[in-house]
Parts: sequence; C-alpha cells; structure tokens
Amino acid sequence: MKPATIKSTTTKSATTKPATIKEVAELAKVSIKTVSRVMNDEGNVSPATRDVVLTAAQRLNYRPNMAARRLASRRSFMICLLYDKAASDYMVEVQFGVLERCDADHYSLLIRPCGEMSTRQIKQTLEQIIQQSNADGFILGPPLADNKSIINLLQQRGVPFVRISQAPKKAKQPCVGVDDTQAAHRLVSRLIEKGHRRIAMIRGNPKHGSATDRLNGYRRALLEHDIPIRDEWIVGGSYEFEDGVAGAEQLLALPKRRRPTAVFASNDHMALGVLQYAGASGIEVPEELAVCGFDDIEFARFVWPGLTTVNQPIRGVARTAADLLIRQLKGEYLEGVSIRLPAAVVERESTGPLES
Amino acid sequence: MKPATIKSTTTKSATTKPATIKEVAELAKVSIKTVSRVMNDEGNVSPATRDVVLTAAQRLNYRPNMAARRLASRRSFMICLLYDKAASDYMVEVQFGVLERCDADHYSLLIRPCGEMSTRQIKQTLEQIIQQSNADGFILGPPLADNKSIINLLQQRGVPFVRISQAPKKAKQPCVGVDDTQAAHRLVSRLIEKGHRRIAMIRGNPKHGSATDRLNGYRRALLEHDIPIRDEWIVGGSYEFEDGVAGAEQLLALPKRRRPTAVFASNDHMALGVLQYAGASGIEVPEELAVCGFDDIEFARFVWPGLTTVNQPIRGVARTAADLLIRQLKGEYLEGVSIRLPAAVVERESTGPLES
DNA sequence: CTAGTTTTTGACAACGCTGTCAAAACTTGA
DNA sequence: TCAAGTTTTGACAGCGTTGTCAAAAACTAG
Repeated sequence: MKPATIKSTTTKSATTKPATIKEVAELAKVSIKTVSRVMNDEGNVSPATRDVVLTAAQRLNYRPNMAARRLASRRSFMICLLYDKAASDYMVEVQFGVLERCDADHYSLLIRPCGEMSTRQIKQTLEQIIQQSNADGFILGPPLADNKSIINLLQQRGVPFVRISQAPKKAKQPCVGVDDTQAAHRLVSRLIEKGHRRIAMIRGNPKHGSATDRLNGYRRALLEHDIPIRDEWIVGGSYEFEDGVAGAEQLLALPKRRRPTAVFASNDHMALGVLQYAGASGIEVPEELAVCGFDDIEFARFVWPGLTTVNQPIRGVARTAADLLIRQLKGEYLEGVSIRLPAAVVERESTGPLES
Repeated sequence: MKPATIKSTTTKSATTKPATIKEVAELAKVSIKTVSRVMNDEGNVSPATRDVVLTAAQRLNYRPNMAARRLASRRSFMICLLYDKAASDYMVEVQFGVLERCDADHYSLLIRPCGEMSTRQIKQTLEQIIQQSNADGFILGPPLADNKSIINLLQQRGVPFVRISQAPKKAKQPCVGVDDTQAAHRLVSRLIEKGHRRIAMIRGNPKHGSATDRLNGYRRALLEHDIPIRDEWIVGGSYEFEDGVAGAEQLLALPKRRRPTAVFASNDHMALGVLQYAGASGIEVPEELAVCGFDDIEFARFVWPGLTTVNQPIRGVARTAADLLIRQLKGEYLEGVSIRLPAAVVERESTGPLES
C-alpha cells in the first residue's frame, strides 16, 4: 500500500500542544509503529514511506515525547556524571565535553556532585539514580573513578559506566585519561635541560591515581638523568593551594646548599601556593626558584610570572568518555578499553625566560 | 476495610528488578491509587493505611518510576538551568545551589550551557527542551536572564522560570540577585575611607546588568564624598583578564598627577589583570596602587597580594532561585517577586595593610 | 505463474504511573 | 436511628511511546 502524499497546509501554531506520534501517523496515513521506526532509524522502512513520515513529522513539528519513550523502552536516555566537587574549572570542562557528545545522540545529562558524601552515601545515591531515574550509564570523574566500592556496585548492578582516571589499573570497565606519567616526565626533563639538578616535588592527594603517576614521571626523569632522588625534596600535599604554601616553606627552609632550585608541584593550585609563598618571602621566581605545576588552570596564565604547567585535554577526555559510554549503550563491546590522551607542556615565565 | 498488617520477610535481593506500585499495593492490600496517594503526600489517607503502605514500600525498596510518573502526570520533575559559559567557578556554585534545592524535592536538573550559541539557536534549543524533555521550569543565569527575546519566548510558552540577575527591571518573573550597586558602593567607600581620592574603575561587560550596577555603585560613592567623577578614570572592559591588563596600562599611562591611586575592577578576573600588569611593570601594590575586584573567586586569595573584593552569596542566590521556581511549580503565585541578597566586602592586602 | 523467501507494515498489548469519578466507609446532628 | 454530609478508598481509563508478532507486500528462483 502506497502511503499518501502530504498536501501542504498552514504550520501548526507555536502555542498548540505538541503533536503525538498518532497524529503524525494519521497525517502520513501509516501506522504509529512505522512512524516510530522512522524516528528511531530502525531500518526496514521503504524510502518512500520514510519520506512521507518525515515530512508529516516536520509539518506537525513533531518531537517524540521522552517520558513515553523512556517508559516504553525501559531506557532513560540519560547518563549521569558523578564527581567529587573537584576543581571547578576541571569539572566545567568535563561537563562541556560530556554534553557535547550527549547532544549528538540526544542523551540528557544528569550531574551529581558528591563532594561531601561518604562512600556509603554515594552508593545510596547511586542506587536511587539507577532505580528511580533509570540512568542508562555513568561517567565517573576522578577520584570516584578509582573507588573500588563504587565500581563494584555499578558492576554488580550491570550498569555500564566509563571511568575518567589516570590510573586504568586492570579494571574491565573502559577508562579514559591523560598520560600523567609521561607528561610529568616531560615537564621535569625540561627543568633538567634548563640546568636544574636540585628539583623538588610536592605530591598530590594520594586518593587520586594521578598523584602517583605524576610522582612516577618525576622519578623517572631524574633517574634517566642520573640525578639522585632525595626524600627531603619530596614533600606531601593533597592538591590544595595551602599545601603549596606549606611545601614551599618546608623546602625553602632547607640549608642553602640542599635547597632546591626548582619545584614541581603536582597541580597548579599548589604551584600557585608556592608562587605566593615565594612572593611573600621575597624569593625571586624564576631566578632563585623555578616553579611549575600541572593542569593549566585558567589562572596559570594570569599570575605573574605565568606558570609553566601541563595542559590536559580535559574536554577531549570527557568527550571520549561519553563516546565510549554511548557506544556501549548501543551494544558495542568495549571491555578493557583504555584510552590515554597525551598532554602538552606549556612553558611560561615561572621556569625561566621563554626564549631559552 | 482495614488494610492488612505486613509480616516481615526477607528483604528483596539487590539485583531483583525494581518493585512497582502494583506490587506494593498487593503487599499492602490496598489499591494502587492509594499507594500513589501516599507516595505523593496527597492527603486524604488514613494514618493507618498510610503506615501500612509505607512499610510495604520500604520492604520492597520501592521507588516510583520517574518515567511513568512523568508520562502520567504530564510533568517532568525536571528543571533546566540555562547559562552562558560564564566564569566556571560561578557556574559551579550556581549548580550546587540549584541542586541542593532540587534534591530536596526530587527534581532533576538539566544543565544547558549556551556559550557559543546565538539567541536564535538558544531559542530553538529551548523549544526542544520544553517539548521533548518537558522541563517544568527554567532558571536563567546571567546574562541570559536579561535577554528580552528569551524571556518573551518562555513567557509566551507559559513555562515558569526564574531569573538570576542583578537587574530585576520591571519584569514580572521572579528574579534573584545580589545587590551589586550597594556592594560596589561599599567597596569604593572603603577605598575613600582609606584616603584615596583618585579612584579609577574598569567597567564590566555591558551585556551583563551587573556591569551597570557596579558602575552606579562606584558613582554614588564618589558623589556622596564630593569627589568628582572623571571620565578618564572610567575605562571599558568586558570582564576578561585581558581587559584588566589593558585597563591598567591605560590608567597607569596617565601623567603622574592625574594617575589614579586605586582601581576598582568590575570583577576579579580584570582585577587580577591589573595586578599582573602592575607586577610586570614594577608598580607596587598596594603602596603605589590599590586594587580591588568583585566576585571573590577562588584565586582572589591565592594571589599575592591577596585581592580585596566582594564576596557574593552565589550558592544562596541559586538556592533561592530554585526555591522560587519550585514553589511556583507547586502553584504559588510569585509574580513580581524580586529578591536581592547582600554581598560582603572582603578586604585583603591589595588595598593596603589589613590592620587599617 | 507459483512457491518460497525476504522486506515492509500494522494491530495491539505493554510500560508504571496519575487523574477522574464514583462507591464505600465513616461522622454528625436531630 | 437515619439522612446528609465528609473522608477515605478503589476501578479504570489514559499518558505517548516501543516491543512482539503476525499479516501483507514485494521480491526471487524455478
């Protein structure tokens, strides 16, 4: 049976209530199921029918009702981004990246910051999201991405998820991250090339896999250049500005000849802390002390001297994570996939004159 | 008819598929409608029945399926936060605030950054969200909150929304904001108290209502102290770091006696730009030049000298906005409501010694 | 031209809830 | 005790899709 051709009429007024699949079907003189097939690109629809349906849909300004679709298909077309409060710039970038990919496939994004929650609370929240909102999948930002307990829960429940983490480990779930070790290695090597031999490091929050990776990069760079690794040049921290201040204080209190000439802080916040301490105590950067960080947050270029650091392709990582998740939701098999995007060293004034 | 009491049995295993309203009804020996009433606090349910239903629900670990609820009730229990890309710290705070309130009433939050979209595109996106996702209401962040065209669209469609804006204007829709004029006035007054007479201002992005307000506060403070307002001390800007740098350059290029001793930048980004320019050109802050900003972004306290600025209760504003929206959705009549939260001046080193 | 195969189409029952409306059960007052 | 209210409860029809399965149509090969 040939579907009827549609005669043009006036477009529906903007304030009318949305057209339903039934109306489209009537206008196109086909069954609602056929309309459904067309809207979902299910195939097995003759091109002619497809056209008729499409123009009918367009004429009525039809958009499938998500609630109905969700109910009937038992999928929510929602993915949930779970994250700690983390650095705000970082998360905004992640959100952008994920959203970009979601939009392409008409997924909605649910955001769920878990800053002040215990693991127990997070798990409870997760249960609720899975059951109530029916999220199709999750993206875990750091450091939740490395939380065994949460991963297990998701795995048990059989909900697909992708981790954004620097530490892929042996986990089966897809994981996207930046090669922190390599980047840290490059950064420290650069310091060595510039003539530094006494290079200190301020470590990151041990809860984040990235902290270890960055430390390893530092170690490897020193080893490769036969520079001994001294414990007194490796101070603790947890990614906060104040840790940088404290670390700088500790390092610069060392007797002159054991005092480092360069500091690699595991992230920019801490590096800025070092910068502030140096500024406050009259120590010239970079002349007396070279400083570098990691992350390339917005303010790395706003301070004086500009901070040498590592720029991570956060948005790209996030987009990739979303991509992996959506592909999984479409049925692709991605077990064990782990993608690491390279990060670039950004040199600014805090490690010496740029023309060097 | 008395509903049956429920005998305790083993709790449902975690991996079982979610219980439905029907199952709860069966267990409680009531109709599904009654369960629905209890779950929605509809009233007209006897306390005894209520208890029975509640324990049944608990025993089955029942959570209403959102998709079904949405479809049946023609509400989505979703609100959409629409914003420009804006400063990331700002938006993260807004998100937090809105989420806090949303969680309390089991609303989901849809985020929709419109950074690189034209007004036309935004309107299209809006239509889609309204029709497809059925968002119950919107929260507009600045500067979208001041976009006539968007407001009109929402109004026409009859979708409730709340604006987050400094410039309530005469609009009918509820609006929440910070009293920027007052805050700027206080800040500049403080500078005057400290002895400054030659106070410059770097203006904000004219698209944001806040830019005008802050300028007005500056003006009023000067007027009140009989300090003439000089055009050469008011330079343009659009809230970007670089505008601060450029503004500082322009201001500090003035001949010595007309050169300002203090600069009020309309936001922290620009103030940090001023700080950087000063640092790079060997001008001492605060000795030669006092600097202050607006917003109290995270880095205001991380630079040296720490930046004097205005701390806005962003999270509170956002929470209030969400509150107004949700109350509207519940049927409250809030036309014309406009709430302004006060902001606090935060003094740091950039405007002189703190003990002053 | 026919039987067999594949492709295209449609009827109709879910999906899990809320809205409507009427029935049942309780109150109240005379 | 009964009629007239009021409160509590339930039956059942949607809500707008998708999934299932079978029928119809269109091809293919002999």
